[in-house]
Amino acid sequence: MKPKITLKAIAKEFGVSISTVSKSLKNSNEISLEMRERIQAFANYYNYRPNSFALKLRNQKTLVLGVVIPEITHHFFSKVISGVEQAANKRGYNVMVCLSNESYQKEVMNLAMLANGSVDGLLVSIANETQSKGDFKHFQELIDEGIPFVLVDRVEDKIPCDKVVIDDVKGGYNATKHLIENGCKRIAMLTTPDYVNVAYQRKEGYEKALKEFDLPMDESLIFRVDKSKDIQGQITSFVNQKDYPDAIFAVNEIYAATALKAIQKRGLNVPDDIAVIGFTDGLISHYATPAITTMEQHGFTMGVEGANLLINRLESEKQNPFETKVIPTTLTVRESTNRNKK
Amino acid sequence: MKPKITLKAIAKEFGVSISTVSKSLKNSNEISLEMRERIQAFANYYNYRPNSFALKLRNQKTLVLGVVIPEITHHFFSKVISGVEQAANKRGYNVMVCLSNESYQKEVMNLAMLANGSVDGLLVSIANETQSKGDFKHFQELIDEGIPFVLVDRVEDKIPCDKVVIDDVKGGYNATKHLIENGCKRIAMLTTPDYVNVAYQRKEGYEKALKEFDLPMDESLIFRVDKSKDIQGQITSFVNQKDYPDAIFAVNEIYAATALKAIQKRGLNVPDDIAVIGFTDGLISHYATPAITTMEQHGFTMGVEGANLLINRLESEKQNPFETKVIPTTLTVRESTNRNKK
DNA sequence: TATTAACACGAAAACGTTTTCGTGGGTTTT
DNA sequence: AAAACCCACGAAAACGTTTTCGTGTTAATA
Repeated sequence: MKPKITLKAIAKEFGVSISTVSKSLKNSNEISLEMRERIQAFANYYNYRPNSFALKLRNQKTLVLGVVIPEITHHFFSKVISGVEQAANKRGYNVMVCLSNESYQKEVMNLAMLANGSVDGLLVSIANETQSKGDFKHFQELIDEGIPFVLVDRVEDKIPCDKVVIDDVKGGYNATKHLIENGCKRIAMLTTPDYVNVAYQRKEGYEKALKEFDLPMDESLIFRVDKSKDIQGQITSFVNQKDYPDAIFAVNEIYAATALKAIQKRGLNVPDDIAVIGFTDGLISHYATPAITTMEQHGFTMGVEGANLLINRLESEKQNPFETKVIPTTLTVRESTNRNKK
Repeated sequence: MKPKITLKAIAKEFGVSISTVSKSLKNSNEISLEMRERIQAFANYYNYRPNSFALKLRNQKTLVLGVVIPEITHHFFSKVISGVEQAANKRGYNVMVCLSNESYQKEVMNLAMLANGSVDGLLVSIANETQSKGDFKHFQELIDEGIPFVLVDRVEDKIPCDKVVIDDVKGGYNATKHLIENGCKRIAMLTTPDYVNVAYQRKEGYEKALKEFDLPMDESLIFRVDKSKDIQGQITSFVNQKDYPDAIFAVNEIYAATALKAIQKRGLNVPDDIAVIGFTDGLISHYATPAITTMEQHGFTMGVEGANLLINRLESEKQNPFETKVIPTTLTVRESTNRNKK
């Protein structure tokens, strides 16, 4: 095992000073060509790499981006990371990932940890628990310490920073409109509690579409899933109600797929009895039978845009005003809404 | 914005030396109680946190684990990361994620990058391209530099290090056996080229089961998907062959789900005409219709075990012999193999 | 020949810690 | 009153870089 070699060691080897070695390796013409070549050859042979912490300490830059997301096993978030990683690499940065597991506590700890100089800036998607608590002082700390960050997808209006969001209102509107245009009249919505702001906004879009097409707004058709309880059970009993809807707009892929299964179990047909549409960036919808129509979220793009927003800020000397990038959702029509139109 | 405060700044404020401040903050009784309390209060007020790079430079430890995986958007790998992250956090480590995107080049660069002192050790799952090239000298570099690492799932026998694998032979055997016990006689295997060693081993298990139950081994029933071409097309034409098999054992979830769709499109019934079983740690199988029976891979557990193996080595002064942890697969029976037995 | 310029290199500071080893003044022991 | 000891703190080295600013030697110029 070759021990890690340092400038000091090389200097000793050649009987020169550390400065000379450093300059030689940077090919500075302050050093004679001969010496440069000898030192470079030696360094190369011993596979010299500057110690990254010494560099970071000196440069006061880490070239690392921190990412704090609720859960990596959600396909959407893994897409986001993937995008962040690609964009970051392209610009010479690396990525450090921390998971909050939707916990306020862990989010606070992660931010504090990463803010201690470990990263130059971070990308955060807020945990559910944090949103429901409405407590964002850990972000204020970041601001106080002057660490730039970008909120991605799960954002909060009150926090002044760059943001990347999808147009959830429009997405909800388009999803609902698509169902209406396929002949649905009693459209149910399968959602999460309102404090999750993306869900709230999708509902706004839903309501907007209903209004536009003169359909009544029926609160009993809105079902809010309680994540802490048996999700499948709740959705099943919602689907099994006597006076069932003719369409279900689910706020995520799991709810859509779960509803689909419940509908089939009841013996009803999708899409003819009940059409189903989901909101997602995942694969389940594609492989379900029938395949589920979705509003695509483009997590990868969000990651890319977020990373670029962050790096731009890091590398700009000016204090630019905060931006909010809106990534459009796109409709992918599959079998679950493909009714025989009359 | 509070500027970041350092020991030096505090020292200046109190007119004492840096040493005194450092010791006060560590509550060393070398310093008078009064001074300690004053300094601690001040540091606390200004939210002092030691610069992590100064610490890392001094301690020659980063408390960071590097993870290099082929793709984060595969549910299995995101589970692995999730496990690594949990175990690492529990023991005071953080996680840095890099993606190889199955590319040899990127894997080499990631390893080199992380090895430059950025991390204490790493967990790697080898890229497909690397496996097919059979070129592992970048791992030798890690060994030469004395950086501990653990191979997870996609391992290579020739590399001496700790490993976490599933028993793919046994998994393949059990999957096949399950099909046989459900009355299947002509069992096809949907796999990847043999250089992916997990696939190779699953095939070994498959063959072992066939032999044990006196079923003939028919090479024409083994279809190797070429990832670089149209996957769906290849699988569809395999399924559409005239003399179709009565079961398909797919080496991953996507192939299983794709086969399922192709079978249904052909108008055949799953499981009665063709039973389907997959190898996975994903959700697609659960939400497919019919739900697909799988051999579960337990990525989370693999991540946890990998991280612990690595940290144990990092924190042990002895040079322990390398370990290989084998994580058992478990069979989850769903509808796709649930035939009416005779 | 005296001045200047070019060359090739070294010393030292700086980044922010921790820790070992002083050291000066006061207090206790003989 | 001399010797020993404590207390409370400081100086400095060490981790590994980069970079600015010398400085001594040689070569070119006036």
